[in-house]
Amino acid sequence: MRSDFNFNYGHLFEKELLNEILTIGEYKKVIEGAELIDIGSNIKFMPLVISGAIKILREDENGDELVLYFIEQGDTCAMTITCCLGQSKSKIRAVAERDTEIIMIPVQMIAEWMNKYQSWQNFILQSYHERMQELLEAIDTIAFLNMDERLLKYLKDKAMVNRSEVISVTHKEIANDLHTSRVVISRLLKALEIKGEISLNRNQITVLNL
Amino acid sequence: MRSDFNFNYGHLFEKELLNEILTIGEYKKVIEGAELIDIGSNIKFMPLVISGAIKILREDENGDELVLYFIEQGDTCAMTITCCLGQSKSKIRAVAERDTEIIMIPVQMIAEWMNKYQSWQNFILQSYHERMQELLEAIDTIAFLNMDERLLKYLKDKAMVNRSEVISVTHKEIANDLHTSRVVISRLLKALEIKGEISLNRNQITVLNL
DNA sequence: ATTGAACTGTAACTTTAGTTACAATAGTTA
DNA sequence: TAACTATTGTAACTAAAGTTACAGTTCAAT
Repeated sequence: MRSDFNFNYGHLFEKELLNEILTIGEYKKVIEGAELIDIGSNIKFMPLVISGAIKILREDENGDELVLYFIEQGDTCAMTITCCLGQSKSKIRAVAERDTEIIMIPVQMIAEWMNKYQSWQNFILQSYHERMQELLEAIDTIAFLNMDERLLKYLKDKAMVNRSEVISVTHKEIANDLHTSRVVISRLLKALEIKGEISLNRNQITVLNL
Repeated sequence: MRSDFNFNYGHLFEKELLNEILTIGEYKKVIEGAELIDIGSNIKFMPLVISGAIKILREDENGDELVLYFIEQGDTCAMTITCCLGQSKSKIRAVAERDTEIIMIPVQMIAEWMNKYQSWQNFILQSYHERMQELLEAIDTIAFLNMDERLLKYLKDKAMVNRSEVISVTHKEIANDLHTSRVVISRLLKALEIKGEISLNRNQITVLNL
């Protein structure tokens, strides 16, 4: 894990900071499908992803969900800071997209290291930038694309973060992620198959034109 | 203007920083409807709003638009930093919602003051938080609400930032802001009028239940 | 006063998405 | 093996939103 960590973050941070992270940060292994952070409760850690991928979802008061984006190794979830600073209304969920290794940084370290390490300050700001970009892209997707286009984009994104053109997922799960109904997804998937974009099997979709 | 500035930012920043801002920052008056920042080009300033309000829109490659949120005095647009760091695809537009006074901070100062003034660092981080929240709220709105609900929310938001329950706007303008067609807006406005939520006049809408 | 442009209202229709209902199939468990 | 559950396919219908077309109204400019 130490080598994976250095591979992803070694070039970003100075030695002393790397050591602090490894000393203070808590290493954690999360299995696929596990809820990484229950953001309704009070978050006390910010995760640094060292391997795997995490799916970030928006959830409204009625329990309706919507996938916002995926994060991968080398990323962190700047939203954990944002979203968990005492707001109630609607929230974010983070679910391990596949088996994932992370280092949990206590939130109080975020501010402390900002003043101590220039590289950390850059990293946090950079994270904000990237997350903001992701959110804007999510807005583009839901505002400007039809459901069939959103579906194909979702499948391609999912194939990317899972490093495989074969995706293990049910129509129901996709419907939840895109905040629509299973019947709609089945219909559009069939259309995509006919168009030659994907091939369908039980619990499995293959993306043909990645 | 100095007193307005102190009113909005005086409690946030220490004296030396306030002086730096007033010395280095460039005061600017923007009239209603003016494009504040043409974010396609290279942004070199971050605006601090000292009076008025600014409408922030997303614009995709086809020129389709969508209002994201409004910012008011005491706010800044953290997105100017994010969105203008050399990306092309789709972009942000900022339009003065009404006559507005701002102070333009050169972007290189942002990083410099981050290291020099703790209060500035807090302010920038806080701005990111708030903008992120606004983006999430925008996502909630377009993902989870129907057009009639979005319309009513838009009208109420607009009434708020303009400090008046009477809004001067045409159906066409609303349609552009919500990325739909004029006919749809006229139809839904009429329905809202019948429901007693608003009253309609040429170029003017009054929100009855603010 | 007349012209013309912008704005609004509304009907009729199409498209996209959401809903209900049910059948067929695959896989799992008693 | 039988029963059961999860998954998928599809038809038929409804609802929401987008489109086209056109008429009436307001307002400003000539």
